Amino acid sequence: MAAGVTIKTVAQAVGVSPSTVSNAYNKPDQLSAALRDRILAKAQELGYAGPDASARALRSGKAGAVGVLFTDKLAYAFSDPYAVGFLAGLAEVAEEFSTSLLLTPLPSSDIQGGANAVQQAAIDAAAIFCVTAGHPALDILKQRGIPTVSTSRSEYPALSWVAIDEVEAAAKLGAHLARLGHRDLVVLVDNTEAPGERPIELSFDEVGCSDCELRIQGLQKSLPDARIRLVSGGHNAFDSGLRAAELVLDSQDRPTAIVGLSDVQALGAMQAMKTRGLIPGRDLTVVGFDDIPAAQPAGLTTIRQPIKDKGRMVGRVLLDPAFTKRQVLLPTELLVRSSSGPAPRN
Amino acid sequence: MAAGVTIKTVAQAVGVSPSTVSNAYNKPDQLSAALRDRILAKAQELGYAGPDASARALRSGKAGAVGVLFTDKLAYAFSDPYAVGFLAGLAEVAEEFSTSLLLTPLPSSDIQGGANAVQQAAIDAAAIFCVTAGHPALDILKQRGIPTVSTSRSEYPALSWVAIDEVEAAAKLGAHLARLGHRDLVVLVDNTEAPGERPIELSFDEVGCSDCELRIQGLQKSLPDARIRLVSGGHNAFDSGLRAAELVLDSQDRPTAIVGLSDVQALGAMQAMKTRGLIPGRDLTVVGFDDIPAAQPAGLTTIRQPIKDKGRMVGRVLLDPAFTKRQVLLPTELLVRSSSGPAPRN
DNA sequence: TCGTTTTTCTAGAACGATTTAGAAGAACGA
DNA sequence: TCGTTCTTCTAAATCGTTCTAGAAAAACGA
Repeated sequence: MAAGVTIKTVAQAVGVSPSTVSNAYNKPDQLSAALRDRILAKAQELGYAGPDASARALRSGKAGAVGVLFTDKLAYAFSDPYAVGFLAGLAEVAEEFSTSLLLTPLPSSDIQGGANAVQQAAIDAAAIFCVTAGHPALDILKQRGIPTVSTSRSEYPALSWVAIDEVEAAAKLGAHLARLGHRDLVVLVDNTEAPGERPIELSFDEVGCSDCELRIQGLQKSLPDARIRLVSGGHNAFDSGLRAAELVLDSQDRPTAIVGLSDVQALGAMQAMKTRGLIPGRDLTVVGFDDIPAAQPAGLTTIRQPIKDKGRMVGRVLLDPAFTKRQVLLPTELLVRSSSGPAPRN
Repeated sequence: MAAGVTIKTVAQAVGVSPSTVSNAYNKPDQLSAALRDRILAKAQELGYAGPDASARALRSGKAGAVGVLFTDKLAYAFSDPYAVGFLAGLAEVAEEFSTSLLLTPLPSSDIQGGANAVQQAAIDAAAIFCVTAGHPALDILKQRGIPTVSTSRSEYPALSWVAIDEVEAAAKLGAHLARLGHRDLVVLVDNTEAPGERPIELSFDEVGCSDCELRIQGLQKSLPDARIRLVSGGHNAFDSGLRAAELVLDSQDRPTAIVGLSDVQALGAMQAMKTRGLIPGRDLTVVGFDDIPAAQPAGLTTIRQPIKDKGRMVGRVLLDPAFTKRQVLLPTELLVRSSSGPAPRN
């Protein structure tokens, strides 16, 4: 708690120059071991807690942190195991570089506030996790000259990104459904705009997130003659999927397949079927996207994308000392499980 | 991308002093609107991105971030909806104070590394989420004079904390089981030490986390004549609970009730029962702890603690300008659902 | 022994802002 | 008209480091 103890105080107490104390902490081979021990002992005695983080950051130009920019409230961001997996991968690499992660939520209700947060953030680099294109925070990062990597290819084509081919991936899923004879789908879309107490049906141009748009395009491409409806139960979460599926299942006009644009939503849909005594893959087909850990035990057919690797790769690209623009496309894979089956003949 | 543009550059270009430029950003009412506009326009023109975060932090003594210290890898930390809920609450308050969250994992394998990370972190305050007592990072925080709040009462009794009465809460759960006639329990414990490919049985003094110890004490207190065994499937996660429960269910010596020390583990146990055709509450009782969102739809009997409020309260205590030691005890509540039922008579 | 290299340490200038105290001029009340 | 109060702006100090260049002393090679 000894306040006001700086590198200078210690230097004076030991009788050396501030630079030497600094070296004692940062470049141990620049001074004799004996002196170093003496300095460290004195520092301990005076209650000096080591070089101040902000001062060091200012002088050395390294903040020792990378920012992670999220759309909307943190709560929703983390409710998806996909986000957690990504973050885990990123954190792994960050740890290697002894760098921390600065979470910076960009509330959609307060654009200016989000921009300010980014402005004030002491970071060396930034990962854009799920930010709508054109957010002013992006301009600020650019102005500040902060290396930035997005997890989405479409939103910021000019930026560095680590992403998947959303259209191709969704097309694989669509082709699978096509082979099974499905021609009538409902797609569960997450929709930040509608707080979504009640699920709503969307038109194509009401879909907010451009990755979602791409996935829908992929489905359309591989199912050109199908009827595709879009329904949203709100934020990307289990409950939204549940609610949206309830609406669909209880309507007069059931599709033969439900496509969750994320696994959590698809799992919610499976839950809705379960409580209605419907068996996924037999009575109705449900498929998802991402292959989160819970997908396999649930028997959910889905598109696997290497989530953790995505995080790791973003970390590598960001923390690579020789940062340059890089664009990495990761592979995806269709995983067929029990939740998808042939469309009923009628 | 215009590098090297500082407040000074802008000041010179406009023909005012650096202080005025600073005021243009921070204290708009300290200068005429006309001049302010002129400064901001020139800044834009020169590609000045606004006051540098590190410099501002140094001079003003405010980093604009609170640290969140986690034991172990981030991945495990986030795999529990309990952690996510806490973080969401904390983030909500942080947002109010336009403060970011700096995630600082403290790898158990690299104590020194964790300590360094805390040393280097530019933070105004710190929340200790789940850190074993005596970690050197704590001493560093103390030395740096950084306000610190723990989410556990037991680990750092001298610190500020926002917590629940673990013993009392667990005793409520135990009393419920006692009323139902259970006298033979298995407790699922998370155990960071054992990487836990295979579940293992633990003795009481092998339990690492002191909150777990308290919960076990609470159970013992309310079930003085019961047999209580401890089993761990590894880290605190669904899969660990699943694996540990599999071991228990497939053994010759089944208990009448399984207590998950967290809901995720209890849900894993329910999954293990399901695949064996056993019905929770009828064939075997399963109870949990925390009341995460998934507990209710699963019908899991559990102890509710106000997770999000915990996060919010920690945030309030930390970001309150007049920080003093404060110790807040939050209420808990027993929620009886379908997963608990009477012990079979034999 | 003498020049050269290596080791060990230091002085002083950044880093990029904010803050305090105060100056110059405009507006005000009587 | 004169003293007083605002308003608007500035000079200079300061925050706590790290870095560059170089000095002094020690070790080295021949």
